[in-house]
Amino acid sequence: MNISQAAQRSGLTAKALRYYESIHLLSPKRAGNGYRDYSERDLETLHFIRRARAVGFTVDEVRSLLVLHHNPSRRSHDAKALVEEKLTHIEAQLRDLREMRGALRRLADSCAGDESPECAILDSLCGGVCDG
Amino acid sequence: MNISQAAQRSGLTAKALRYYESIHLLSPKRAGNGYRDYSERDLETLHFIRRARAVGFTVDEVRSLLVLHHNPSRRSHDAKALVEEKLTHIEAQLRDLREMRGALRRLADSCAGDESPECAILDSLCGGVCDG
DNA sequence: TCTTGACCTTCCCCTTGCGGTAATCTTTAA
DNA sequence: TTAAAGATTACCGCAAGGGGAAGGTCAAGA
Repeated sequence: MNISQAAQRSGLTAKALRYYESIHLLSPKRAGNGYRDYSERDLETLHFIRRARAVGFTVDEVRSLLVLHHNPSRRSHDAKALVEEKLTHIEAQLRDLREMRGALRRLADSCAGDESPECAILDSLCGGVCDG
Repeated sequence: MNISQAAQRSGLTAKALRYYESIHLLSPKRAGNGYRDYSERDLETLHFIRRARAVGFTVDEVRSLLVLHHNPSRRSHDAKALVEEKLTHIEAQLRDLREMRGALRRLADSCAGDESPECAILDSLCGGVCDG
C-alpha cells in the first residue's frame, strides 16, 4: 500500500514514516514508479513503533525493542529490562515535574494577581535582591 | 566581571551566557579587549533566568518574565497569568507521564523476565496480531 | 488527448537550549 | 620569552519530525 494509507492505518504521519525509513527502523519495498510500498508486515512494525513511542520510548529504544521482537532466540528478561529502565527514567521525570509544580504553586499563591506592580513572583525569581 | 566568573556566580555555564546574549535576553558591556563585562545587574538577570528555567519556563517565557520584571508599570496579574499557564502545562505533562508509567508498569508486570523468548511486552506492543 | 488535481518523491531549513570543537586573540604567570 | 589559561566567533550536532519547495506520477473528466 502507498504511504498515505500506511500512515492512516498506523496512526502515524507520512512524514514520520519517511523518517523511520531514513533511520532504518524499517525498509518498505519500492514500487516500479519509486513509490514506497508497505506490506502488512511493515504495517505491524509501524503499529509496534507507534505503541512503543506512545508509552515513552525514544526511537533508539524502539530500535532495540524491534531487534528483540525480530529475534526468535531473545530472552524476555532483556525486554523487561528495557521497560524497567524506561520506568525508572519516567519516575525521575515525574519527580522533577512535581518539584516544579510545587514551586510554581508557591509562586502563584504568593502573588496577589492584581493591577499593582508589586509582584512576589518576580521578586522571588530575582532572589529578593533586585530593586526592579 | 568576565564571563567565567559570571557563569560561576550565576550557576550557569559560559556557553549558556553567550547563548542568552545571542538571543538578546541580556546585553553585557564589552571591555576594550572585546571581552564581555558583566555588571552586578547583569548577574541579577542571570540569577533570574536560572531560577525561572529551574521551575520549567522556556527561554521565551523567561523573556516575557524579564519584560515584566523591568517594567515598573506592570501588573502582577500578568506575571501570575504566566505562572498559572505554565502550571497548567506542567500538570498536563504530569498526566501524560503518569499514564505512561501506568502502561509501562502493566507491561513489566505482564512479563516473566526470564530466559524464555516468550514475552508479553513485545506481544502487547505488537497489538497481539504479530507472529514474531 | 489534454488537463487538472491528488498523490508521490527528494531536499533543505526550522524547532529547543545549549554542548563540543576549531581557529584565533589576550592576558597572565613563570 | 613562552606557555598556559581564558576569551572571542563560528559552525555542527542532538530528537523527532513539521513545513514547504521543486518536480515526477497517476487517475478521472471534458
